[in-house]
Amino acid sequence: MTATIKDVARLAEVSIKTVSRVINGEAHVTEDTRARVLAAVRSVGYAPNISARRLVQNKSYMICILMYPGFYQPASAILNITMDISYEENYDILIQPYFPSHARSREKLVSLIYEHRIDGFITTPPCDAEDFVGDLLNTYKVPLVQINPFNRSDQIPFVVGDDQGGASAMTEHLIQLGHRRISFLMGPRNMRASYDRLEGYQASLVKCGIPYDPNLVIDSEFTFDGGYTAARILLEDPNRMPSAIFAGNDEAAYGAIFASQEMGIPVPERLSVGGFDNLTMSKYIWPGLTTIHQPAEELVEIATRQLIQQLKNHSAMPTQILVPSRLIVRRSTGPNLS
Amino acid sequence: MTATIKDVARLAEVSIKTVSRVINGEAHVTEDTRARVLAAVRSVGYAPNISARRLVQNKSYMICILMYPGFYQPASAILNITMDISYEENYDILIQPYFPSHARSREKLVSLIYEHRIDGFITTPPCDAEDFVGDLLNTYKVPLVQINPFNRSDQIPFVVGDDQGGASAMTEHLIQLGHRRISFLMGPRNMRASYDRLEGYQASLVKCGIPYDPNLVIDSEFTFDGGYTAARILLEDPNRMPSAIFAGNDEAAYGAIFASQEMGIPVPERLSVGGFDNLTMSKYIWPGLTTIHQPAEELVEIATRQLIQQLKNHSAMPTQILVPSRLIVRRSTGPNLS
DNA sequence: CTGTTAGCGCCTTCAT
DNA sequence: ATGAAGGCGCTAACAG
Repeated sequence: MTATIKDVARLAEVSIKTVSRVINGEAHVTEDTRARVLAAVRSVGYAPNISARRLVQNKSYMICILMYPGFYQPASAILNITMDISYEENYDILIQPYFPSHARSREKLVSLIYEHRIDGFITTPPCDAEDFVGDLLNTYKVPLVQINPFNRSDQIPFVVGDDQGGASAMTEHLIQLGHRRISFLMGPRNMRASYDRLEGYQASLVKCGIPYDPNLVIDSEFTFDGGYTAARILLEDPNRMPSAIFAGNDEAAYGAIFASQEMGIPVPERLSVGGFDNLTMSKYIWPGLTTIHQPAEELVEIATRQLIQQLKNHSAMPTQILVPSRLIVRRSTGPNLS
Repeated sequence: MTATIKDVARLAEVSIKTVSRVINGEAHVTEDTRARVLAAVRSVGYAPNISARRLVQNKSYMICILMYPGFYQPASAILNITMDISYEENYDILIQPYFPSHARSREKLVSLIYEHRIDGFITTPPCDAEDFVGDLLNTYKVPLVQINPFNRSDQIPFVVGDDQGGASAMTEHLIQLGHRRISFLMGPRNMRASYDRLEGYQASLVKCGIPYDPNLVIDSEFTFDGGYTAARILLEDPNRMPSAIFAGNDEAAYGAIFASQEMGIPVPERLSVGGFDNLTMSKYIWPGLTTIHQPAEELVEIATRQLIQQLKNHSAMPTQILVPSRLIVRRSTGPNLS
């Protein structure tokens, strides 16, 4: 059997309360007894039983990140960050897949909340797109931090990337390379990033005096298949043929590049392709994807630390944080030679 | 305040034990009282407090998968599987990044065990390569299921893919395409797959009567950079120039393809490249990677269900499961035209 | 078939 | 500065 607080108390010849005080770093313990207790702790290999602590404090010391598994997520980078945080803060971090409107996802979420398994949540798009999550957490007064939420609220802390600024930077990069017929692949309607990136694209066109051509904007998804299909549609139609494609995100860009290669259209010689997100693969895929660095790990890290702060300090005000993005130029974009 | 078992008992006019029985699906309750209890449960929105259950049963209902974050893991597919299992079995699944020999990783693992946070573990390579994990779990009698362990043991249940068979299949595929100078990129020394795949490669050469040329086998890593560097070394040296590269895994294959493209050597016209693992990206990367399907999700699923079985039924014998692999032909391999 | 009692390991409150 | 008693919500063991 593993040692309990009683064993330590007996060995150190103090009461269990004193041991508790030492373990939790409370005041009112002489250096002498503290040392004796710590020695006893080491000697029996004591560690507090988390379940007992959880029960008596009515906390789980566990937080949950809801993540949509449909994307080719930078999950391993996120895991790295969460490991560090969970180590430092002594919270366990559960990464929970969540599909909006999916019955099983909802039931799982409900059970996590009902059974007091989770102290606080972080949502990532598009998990916040349905009101279900927010309403549920609000009803049960479970703290929430949103990453790139669809709707921003004063009441809920959030961490967001600069989608509009990033999209502008990409569009201007392409314009500077001499491109005029720049296609934009619109993302899904349940993610704010889709709209913000479109706005950044449009704003840059206006700024540079290039007329907006709705034929060049095409509805797509933030997936390989979405980008592939959209690119084929554009590239097969002589009337729509662009000299550059700004895909809504990196995954769609991979699809666009694949389609282009498949059709014998070399990238970047005859078609420039830009992405958004700077996923790990983007520097590995030939010829290297020009993209906007929008570090998911960083957003997750900030949100997680923010949430833990809030859990520790109930009075914390909702914080709203904007993380800047930046252009990463690789070889998938080049001068317009047409 | 949320409802407790007492509230339900009061409302249903039974004892708390009866409520407990109903909740846990035990026998010896009349249909009548069961219905009354269930009605009360619904009426007050009761769900058992997990922490209390954990404390009294001295179980955490949580299992942990140790995963090395250095690879470009198919993490999202794994998350999908674990969601389903955790939903069905009512276990939470914690995916914990783990670097062998890394102090922080070890401390985190120790604290998970000491504090009774985890009922059982699953290891993935190369987390099992150091004895630390196995020894620790053995000392504390924490159940373990290994995925592709470095050393297989009768005492420890494991789930493994068919590395040798897969490597043979790939090698024979290349030989059938007319390749004779087939280079093999060896994986890291702390993973058994590296050796097994090498053996499969060698066995097929022997079988087809092709002499083994040590110059064509090169030490590498299971990473993009490893494959990139190895490919450059091979392709820059006229004496070593192969007509096909069998990379140790898909990530290394991505690197080899990138290097080849960079040097103006078209794939598959002048160089065939084969991988191993069939990661999601492998069908998205141009020209589509020929590889061995070795479904990580499936291994994880089997191992996880196995572990939960073991936790539920202490007498379960260690199980040893071999999952077959199969060749996936895409466009990165083609006939030897040299 | 149902209920009573005890206790899991810890923290909180209130004494001392 | 330290300790004693009580209870968090639940289940196990035993009665009835």
